[in-house]
Amino acid sequence: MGASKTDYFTPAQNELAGLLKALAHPARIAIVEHLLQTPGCICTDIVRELPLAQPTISQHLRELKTAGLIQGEVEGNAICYCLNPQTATQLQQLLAALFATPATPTPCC
Amino acid sequence: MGASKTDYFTPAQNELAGLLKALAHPARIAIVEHLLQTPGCICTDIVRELPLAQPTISQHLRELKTAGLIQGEVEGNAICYCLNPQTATQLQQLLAALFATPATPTPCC
DNA sequence: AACCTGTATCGTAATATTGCAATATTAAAA
DNA sequence: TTTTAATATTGCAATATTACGATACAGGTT
Repeated sequence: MGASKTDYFTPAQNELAGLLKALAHPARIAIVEHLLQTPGCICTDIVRELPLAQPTISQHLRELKTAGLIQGEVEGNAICYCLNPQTATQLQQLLAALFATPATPTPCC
Repeated sequence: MGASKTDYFTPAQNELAGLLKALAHPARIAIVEHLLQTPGCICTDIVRELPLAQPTISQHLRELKTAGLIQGEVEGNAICYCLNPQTATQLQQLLAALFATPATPTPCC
């Protein structure tokens, strides 16, 4: 196969997995870093910074956008992308909740 | 292609991406949840709980183990898997550091 | 209008992931 | 020692991801 059986899991599990997957690529992490470090966060900047072709970066930006991690505003003929802090916070909270599950009464290791 | 160009990114970016990827699947999230909720955390339990075949779960367990998110101890002829809290904490810290990048002087959106 | 610049989309090749049946391995139990 | 239970490995099919060239599109500029 290759298709994950999303039907078999809870919406919460799929939601967290989706957010994690959206960031689970070094290029997308680099993009988010660049977005946060740069005042005017425009795609061409990133194309110059990263060793990837423009279509590839556009594709990564779309994945981040689809996941809700970033948002873009049209600014002339360029586009201003920025982090969506709400989604970033939500990801951190979901992850914290996952790991914060009550400690096992009889821990084995 | 299909191979991410890991050489082009920093070790820190690749490390975070690797940890995120290890968790970026609903089955692996479900496994971690089950591991934390169950005192005696053994693979067969998980095979019974999840709608996936045993080899598939074994494979997911290996990915989590390779990423350092879980660790396994042989317990008779069964294996006791548990979360590695250090790696879990590290993941949360790396993610917090990513999003905590100094706010842009001139935020655009 | 014609042109340039920035970005998105399409098509496609290379590679990775997911899932499972079959089989191997390991260790306890009978 | 044969059997049984638990886990791992192998091999393979289906699907997804990553990357990029070519191309389209949108908004300024001349």
